[in-house]
Amino acid sequence: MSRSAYTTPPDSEQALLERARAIAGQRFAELAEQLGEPVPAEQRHAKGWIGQLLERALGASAASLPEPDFQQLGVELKSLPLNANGLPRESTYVCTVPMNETNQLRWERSWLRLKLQRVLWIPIEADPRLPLAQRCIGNALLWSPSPGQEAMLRDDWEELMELVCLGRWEELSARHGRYLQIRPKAAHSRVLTEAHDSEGNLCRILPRGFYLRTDFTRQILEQHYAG
DNA sequence: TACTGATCATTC
DNA sequence: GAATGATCAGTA
Repeated sequence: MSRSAYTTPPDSEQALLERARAIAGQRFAELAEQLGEPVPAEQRHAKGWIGQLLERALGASAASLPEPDFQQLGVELKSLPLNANGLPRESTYVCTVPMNETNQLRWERSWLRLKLQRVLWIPIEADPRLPLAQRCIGNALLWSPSPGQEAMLRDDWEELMELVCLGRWEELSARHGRYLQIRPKAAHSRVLTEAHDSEGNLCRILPRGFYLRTDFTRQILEQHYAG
């Protein structure tokens, strides 16, 4: 069955899962052709290509907005690149680290928690030895954090946000956090955003983002495909 | 070889 | 410039 991109978002989780099931097992050459797009020769110059292709293929609505990808459903779409052993190959970007947001002080209202309330994970074959066009799309899984997973994320988030709120930028590195980490999130290392330092003075620092470590996303896969 | 810090494309 | 989508690549 061949078709083009959806122009309307799915109206239920069930409909979204059916769309995801329809592209599972396809290679990128096939999906890209259906959507009338060339497959980039080099992923180095097309880092977000897979995510954006999947958004179009499934009818996501909020590209490049600070909203869930499927606004009506409150579902976030995440591709999950897997190495040759079927394990996550990269950490997963979640959202930016708030620099001046006073409504971000509590876990319950945090962007991170909101983003991860409901996620459609799409595993992607990402063995670097395979050309991009030949890599396969996996079976999607719709996930919400278990109480245990939410507690793990909350512990890390609170530890990290303490450093953020105290303006201790020099101490903050990707080494903090068991499952969640903070890393640069910018076009390049000269990009600066406004923040406050540990003495409360305005300063300019590299923008940061929250990332899920592969240990965490591996657990999601194990939990789902165990049974 | 895994991990951290740096980087790339696109849209608004 | 800042948000989205991420992966690259040097080095520990």
